[in-house]
Amino acid sequence: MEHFTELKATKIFSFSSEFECQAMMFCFKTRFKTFDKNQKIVSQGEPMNDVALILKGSANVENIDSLGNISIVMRLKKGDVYGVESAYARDDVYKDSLIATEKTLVMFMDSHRLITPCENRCKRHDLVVKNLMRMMAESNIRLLDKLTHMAKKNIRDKVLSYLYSISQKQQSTYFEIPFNVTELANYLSVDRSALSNELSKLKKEGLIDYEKKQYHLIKKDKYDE
Amino acid sequence: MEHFTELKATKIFSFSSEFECQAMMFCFKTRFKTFDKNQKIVSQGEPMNDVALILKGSANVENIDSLGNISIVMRLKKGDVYGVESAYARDDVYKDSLIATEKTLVMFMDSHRLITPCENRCKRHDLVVKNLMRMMAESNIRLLDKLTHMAKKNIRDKVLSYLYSISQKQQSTYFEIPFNVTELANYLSVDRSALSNELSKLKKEGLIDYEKKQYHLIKKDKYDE
DNA sequence: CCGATTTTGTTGTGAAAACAACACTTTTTA
DNA sequence: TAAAAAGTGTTGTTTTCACAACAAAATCGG
Repeated sequence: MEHFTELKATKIFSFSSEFECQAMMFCFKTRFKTFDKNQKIVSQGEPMNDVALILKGSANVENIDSLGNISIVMRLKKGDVYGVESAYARDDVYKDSLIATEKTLVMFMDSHRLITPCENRCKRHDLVVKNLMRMMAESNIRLLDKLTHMAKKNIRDKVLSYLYSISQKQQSTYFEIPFNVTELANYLSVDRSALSNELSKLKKEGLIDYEKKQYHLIKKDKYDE
Repeated sequence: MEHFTELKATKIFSFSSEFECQAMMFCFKTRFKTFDKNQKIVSQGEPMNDVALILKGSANVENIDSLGNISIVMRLKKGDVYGVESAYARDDVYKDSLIATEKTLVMFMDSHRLITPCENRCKRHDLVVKNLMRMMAESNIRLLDKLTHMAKKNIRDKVLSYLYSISQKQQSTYFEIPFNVTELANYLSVDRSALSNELSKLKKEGLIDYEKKQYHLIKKDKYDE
């Protein structure tokens, strides 16, 4: 079966045998597609019919407002899904664009089929729903986390709060972040040059060290617990 | 049965008969409690054992960071729940405090019982899970919505984005918001006096009108679609 | 109903961030 | 592998915001 290895590696389908996967793929009317870096996987404002599951690579969830400001909502990695909450809320269009940040393999699933109790009763559909639930819970937590960074009143606290949370997640003061400086600025909704400036200062002051996407939190200061 | 009317009015239990409710209440080890205005319903950092369901009244989800800054994460109304995503993520402590904003009746449900498939197989447990799922999807969307407001680079755009989204939701340019100015400032993470000032300007310029919590969007300008 | 507390609008000041411009470096790609 | 494109660090200028202070208005609680 096509891409079974990747599918098996995701949280959603981890439990499934190849046979079960095949049944569900039929049930969810899945399609596969590979995208190059910077290609649009889904487009903000277009009719929403599918939920996207990242099988290989990664992608940014990006939102552009009416003034053209780009905001990176979050970064999706292998195994993450986009569009589940919209499917449940019965949105008719995509609220964001999904942009591949490298060569990325995506599986699309019919959103209606996914959230509707299966008449065929493909055996593990319930379990899929349960896994989706856990993923939605995690997404919720990620968003709450992001909100705590964005709630800080200056760039320094925003970025330190962000770095601190990554450090905690990775259980180390040495860690890699998924963004370059420009992207991080969009993620935190601050000016790129101002962020670059602040990072320089933090480095000069010996609070952090970094090189490309590799960071080291030296003094955690007030963010200690 | 105690509080059946209120329970029946919530999304989670809307389908249930009094008998079924009673069975589930046993299953979820529910407890009821009434809180006065400004009383803490759950406390940030304390052990998390229960999911809270608002049956009457309303409450703020508030987060205090290590520097003492208060941030209002969201406002919960009748029928809303707090803690589902934490329950699924198996958090051991509450990440926020829940503060009653008026006299509020809360039902607590054992979080472990809630997310664990029921051995007793109380008939509608699956349906409850499905409803929780929809609520989590909605919560997700609310958070995404809030992020778009917070992503704006100045107060004016933040508050206009917020007001515009409420207006859309209520399908009218006349609407009521759940926050007073001080609370709205905490919700949007901006200085209260700066927000008050900006609102005054917007009123002077004829873009909006307001009185207490009643607002009127006059010109939607660039936020039009 | 009245005194106490909280909320609000306003103003001024200093700090911080957005914006713009530019040279330099890194990465992409043809 | 060289040219083009994208990302980065730095600086100066302008705008915006946080902060502090205070009087007035509204709300609360006994």
